[in-house]
Amino acid sequence: MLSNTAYVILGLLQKCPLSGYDIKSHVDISTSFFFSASYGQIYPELKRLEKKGLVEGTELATGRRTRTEYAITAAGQAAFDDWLAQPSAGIELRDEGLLKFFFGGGLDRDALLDKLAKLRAARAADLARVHEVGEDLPEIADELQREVLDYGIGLYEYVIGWCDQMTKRLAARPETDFPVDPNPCAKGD
Amino acid sequence: MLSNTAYVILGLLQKCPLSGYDIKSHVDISTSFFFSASYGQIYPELKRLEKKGLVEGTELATGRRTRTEYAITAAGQAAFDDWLAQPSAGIELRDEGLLKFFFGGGLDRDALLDKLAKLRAARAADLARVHEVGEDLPEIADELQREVLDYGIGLYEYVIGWCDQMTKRLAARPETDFPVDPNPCAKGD
DNA sequence: GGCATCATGTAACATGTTACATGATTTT
DNA sequence: AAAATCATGTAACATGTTACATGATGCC
Repeated sequence: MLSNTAYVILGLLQKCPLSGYDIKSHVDISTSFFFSASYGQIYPELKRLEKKGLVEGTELATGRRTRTEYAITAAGQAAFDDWLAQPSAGIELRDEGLLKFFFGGGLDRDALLDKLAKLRAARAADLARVHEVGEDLPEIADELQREVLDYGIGLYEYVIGWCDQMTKRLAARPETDFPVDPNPCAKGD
Repeated sequence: MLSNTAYVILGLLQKCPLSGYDIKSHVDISTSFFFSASYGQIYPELKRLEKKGLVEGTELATGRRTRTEYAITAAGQAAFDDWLAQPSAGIELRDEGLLKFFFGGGLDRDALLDKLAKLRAARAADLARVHEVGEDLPEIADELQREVLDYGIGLYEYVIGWCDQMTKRLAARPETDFPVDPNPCAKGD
């Protein structure tokens, strides 16, 4: 019944109470490579969860500033445990860079090499970010979470390796030798 | 200005005119692992693109049934080429199975092993689908598209390998030996 | 004083899924 | 004759992003 965002929130609150702001920070650093969320989702979702009795907010005043910390309730924990036991949906991947490469048949070799270089650089930046998370923030990760982080590292390394391989293959061929399908609209034989 | 869905449509139409139904089939088999689209997006988007003069629809009558084939226009090709030259957005990944694993700290070893087995099976099914596309439909793929398919194959193989590794590691340990963070809410040291 | 960060939220917009409705044609 | 596939579409809903608004606190 709840959105995935709701379950991520509940999942994070299992460890300790957090504010909406905290949740966003945690999502950005620890789950961002396989799940992201924006303030526009988090704050309204916290209100909804509170209305349903799955979390409980406490207003804390630090001087004049208010900070609302949400804690998971027993009902919330039960809802989370139930979700955890359900089968998972498939993965969803959206990769605009790969899409452009996929449709890049009309580009010349140099343009393709340029695309590959940018793709590689973007993934290398992603990889660096995951590494940073793993090194600078050991406290956020329990053992499983660290394994998931390693999954992310391996994933990006694979993608970067693919980019390098493709670059080599493309660079090795003569500049204008590019295949154009002679009869793209033929149906079958 | 256009949505990614619009560009995917234009990209597919570069080769030859297609109906909305055809476009959905093509997306399902050739780009589904890094970009998907539903009828609910495709049909309205075709109408919008036609209104903008980027595609042109022709009604064909096969007996009593009508089929509208859309062809890309010069303006459409220009818009597509322009998009191709722009820098790409980052990748977006959503993986519910991984999310559950990430938050699975409270589960016992057997439950985790079960999650892993299901995760692996799902990815193996995905991999099989990509293989099928590559073998059964050689005509859809130009050279670059085949490379992208290989990227997908490698990606799923990596994920499956990770599942196997995790499974071995988990299976090797005594059943109840699981770390519970003694003081999860501590800030810093 | 100025900048970064902490902190909370909303409204408009964009995107995308699902279920439903309808019916023809082709294959088994 | 039944089942699969071809074919088109919409409406309701769910999800998610972006830009904006507001202001406190802590650090250099």
